[in-house]
Amino acid sequence: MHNNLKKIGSELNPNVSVDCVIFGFDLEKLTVLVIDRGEISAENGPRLALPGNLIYDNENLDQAANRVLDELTGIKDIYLEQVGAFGDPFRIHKESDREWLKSIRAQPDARVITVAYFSLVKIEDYQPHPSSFAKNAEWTPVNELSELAFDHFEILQAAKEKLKQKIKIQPIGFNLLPEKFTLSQLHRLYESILDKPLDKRNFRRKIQKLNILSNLKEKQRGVPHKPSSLYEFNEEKYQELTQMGFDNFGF
Amino acid sequence: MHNNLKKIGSELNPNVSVDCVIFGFDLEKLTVLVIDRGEISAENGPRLALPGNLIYDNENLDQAANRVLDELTGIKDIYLEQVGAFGDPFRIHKESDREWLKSIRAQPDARVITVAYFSLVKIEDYQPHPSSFAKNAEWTPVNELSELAFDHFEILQAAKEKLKQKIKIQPIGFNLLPEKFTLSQLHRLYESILDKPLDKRNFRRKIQKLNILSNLKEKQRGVPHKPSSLYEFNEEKYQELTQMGFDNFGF
DNA sequence: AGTCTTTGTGTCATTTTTACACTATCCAAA
DNA sequence: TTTGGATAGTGTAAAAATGACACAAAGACT
Repeated sequence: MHNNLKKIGSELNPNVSVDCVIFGFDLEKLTVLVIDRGEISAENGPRLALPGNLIYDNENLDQAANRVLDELTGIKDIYLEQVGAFGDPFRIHKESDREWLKSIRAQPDARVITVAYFSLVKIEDYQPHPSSFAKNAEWTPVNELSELAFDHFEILQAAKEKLKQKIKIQPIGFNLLPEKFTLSQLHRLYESILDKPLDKRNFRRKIQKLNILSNLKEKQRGVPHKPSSLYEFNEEKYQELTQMGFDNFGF
Repeated sequence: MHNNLKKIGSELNPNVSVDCVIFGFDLEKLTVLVIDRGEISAENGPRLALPGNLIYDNENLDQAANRVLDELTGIKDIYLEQVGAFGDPFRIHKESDREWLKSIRAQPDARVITVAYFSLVKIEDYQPHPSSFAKNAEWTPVNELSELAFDHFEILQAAKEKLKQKIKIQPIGFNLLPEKFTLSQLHRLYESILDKPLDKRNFRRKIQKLNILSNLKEKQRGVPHKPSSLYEFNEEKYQELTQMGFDNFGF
């Protein structure tokens, strides 16, 4: 039997961690916050990794994900959704990962299950500072990543897919845009997430018919071309829609 | 620090378990395999629970789910898909649950994370026998369940939702039907999963247009009404479809 | 005044969806 | 052998959604 059993308390649980795929949108493409583990941990294996940490025994999984997010970016109350659990028995076992593991207080030999979340952040709400707690975090375009440490690349793929499916069903994309945005920005966002071109006029028609945007009587300023009018997401109108059983945006 | 750390081995991991929502279809409604924990464990809290168990440190999550399924039903190579991870810190803590927990070798005070899976089983492939290993397992119509032990009811809801979304994207329903089935059976299956009525003629037209069914030149026998012709799912034709980027059944 | 860049808009042909009702076939019971 | 009961199987027309496609308008900059 197990005499090494942990009691419930506020200690870190050495067997379960949370990793976050934090998506942003730079108005051109979808980006992810990745952290640079530095040279020490990267003698073999990629330097870049998703932010994550072990969970405490007195918090639930959602709380743990929120905490990781808060610790890294200082933002609270962010759109967050679970992607799933990952964990092959021997995945964290390379000698070269030991230093890194110590830094997040994990035990190199432990068998760790990771619960992955994705979150949607307005990129303006977090600009990494060299002097901040997470001095080595950086927004990186999703499509420029081809590898990540541990199984984080696999997690990223799963998160992208989940986001893609989810946005067909709920208008969560607004979490990635400023409060006031243009239809073109929304258009580019959907193209980035769905990873395919969408006809401009058909996209605008479809979105407008849903009637979940408020057209602010306000225009872009300072752009070197015809200014676009600005819109706002209208939560109330969206609630009306869902209460009528609507759950398909038809993308 | 943690001196109670487990080394990787073939021991049970006291912190992570797997629960399975095993769906079946009795040709009328969607059912789930639930087990009766008996009176001992049910002094307070529902007797019925989902099958599950702790994972071993030398198996991955999918393997653990397959093992739980095999241990309960003896069936292997079944459709299986992860629903997600669940786990509030203090959820397993009632005195009355202790006996039950011991029976699956969990530690009553441990903080357990559960990874939930759902699986699809041809109901004919598993008929619970009173004498079998899982003598208290039973197919129960999904809609007749209003509570389950622990957080299993929440897990069941999540699994139903996941199944509902998934079947709009992939024709996984065939895993719930006999090899040879009628269009009416398929129709009732979709209505059960989507939990809404579907027009008969429109359903048949939609399915037939997909061209992923083979019409066997064979009819039902022994039914007290006009016999239906039998169909088979055609994997090859479905593969052709997906390779053309098809991923929306339009339900 | 002219150029550059992005916005914003309409139509038409095709496809998809929805709503809807009656005949055909088999079994069983009279 | 006739009849009743039950489910299978089928078509159409109207409405809605989709997909393809091109050009004028607005402002910034030179």
